Amino acid sequence: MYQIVIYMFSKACEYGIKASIFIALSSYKGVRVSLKAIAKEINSPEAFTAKILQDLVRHDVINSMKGAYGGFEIDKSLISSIKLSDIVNAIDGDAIYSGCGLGLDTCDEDHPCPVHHKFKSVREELRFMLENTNLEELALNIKSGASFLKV
Amino acid sequence: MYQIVIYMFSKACEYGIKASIFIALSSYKGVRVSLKAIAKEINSPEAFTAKILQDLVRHDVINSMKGAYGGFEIDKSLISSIKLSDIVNAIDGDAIYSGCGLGLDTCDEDHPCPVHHKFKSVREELRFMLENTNLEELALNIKSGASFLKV
DNA sequence: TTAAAATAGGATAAAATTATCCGAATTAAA
DNA sequence: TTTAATTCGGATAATTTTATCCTATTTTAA
Repeated sequence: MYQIVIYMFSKACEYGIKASIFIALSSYKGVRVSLKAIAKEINSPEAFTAKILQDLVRHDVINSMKGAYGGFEIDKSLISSIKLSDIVNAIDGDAIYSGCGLGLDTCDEDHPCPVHHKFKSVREELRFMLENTNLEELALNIKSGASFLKV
Repeated sequence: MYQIVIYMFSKACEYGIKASIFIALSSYKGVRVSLKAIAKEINSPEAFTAKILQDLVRHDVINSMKGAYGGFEIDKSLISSIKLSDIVNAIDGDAIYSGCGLGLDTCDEDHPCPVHHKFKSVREELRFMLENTNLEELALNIKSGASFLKV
């Protein structure tokens, strides 16, 4: 017995997405949030979350400010242009959509693995979703109570 | 930098699917295949593959025969009724479709995580695919040269 | 009956991912 | 200028997944 099969994201990505949403929400209100507040809100381990936030900062998805009254924020005007795929890319690199379902090095239309075509629509649906979902809508759904960051 | 994000399956599942296809192919020809032959064909580590095959045997997806001239096989008449989801279930357990995209314990229609609805179609497409793809078609595509088990 | 060929299964190791700790650097307020 | 609050970043630990090793057991053929 191993793990859950289709966990779309790594833990790192899960935390990164949730953190980004929370930072966006707070940025709308014009307040920076500390690592501590983020980890508490999204129920994630603080130090590990710090690493992920550093990744997001390096990739210009979010901004950070050191020192007292520091924390993380996102330029309000950019929130709607940050896509789920930007976050995922920043954390897990850009090999996102390239992987073969069965781990073959060479797997494409001309030399497909047994599930290549079967997975095609799933893969495309996923890609479309990641590239067409932005932080703003995710944040607004939290704000309106349509979705939740934690139990 | 962590791993590839959307790897649909664990390594264990990848090996399990590929092995099952190869065993099916061989079973059509009426010959049992040894662990060694399987691992060589699908380019997987032998001992690890053995563990996975044991799982598949325990879950009645494949049959094994100990001793000289032993090996693995699948009842010819059952090949078309073995679904991708059966293999995946045997190896990774039955928590397959339940997992929340963001790892929330509680995530459903009434209490959705931020990406719950976004993922809905992807998840459903995936489930449908796994439950409607059988070993026979995968094996036949290998046989006809329409797809490949290795590079 | 013996020998050789296989799978079964337990123990252990390696690698990757997730998580923690701690000191350095930075920043703002007092 | 000092202090407190923070992020940054390196080192390390824990956990999970993947991989290996070795012995026991089973089976067939000679």
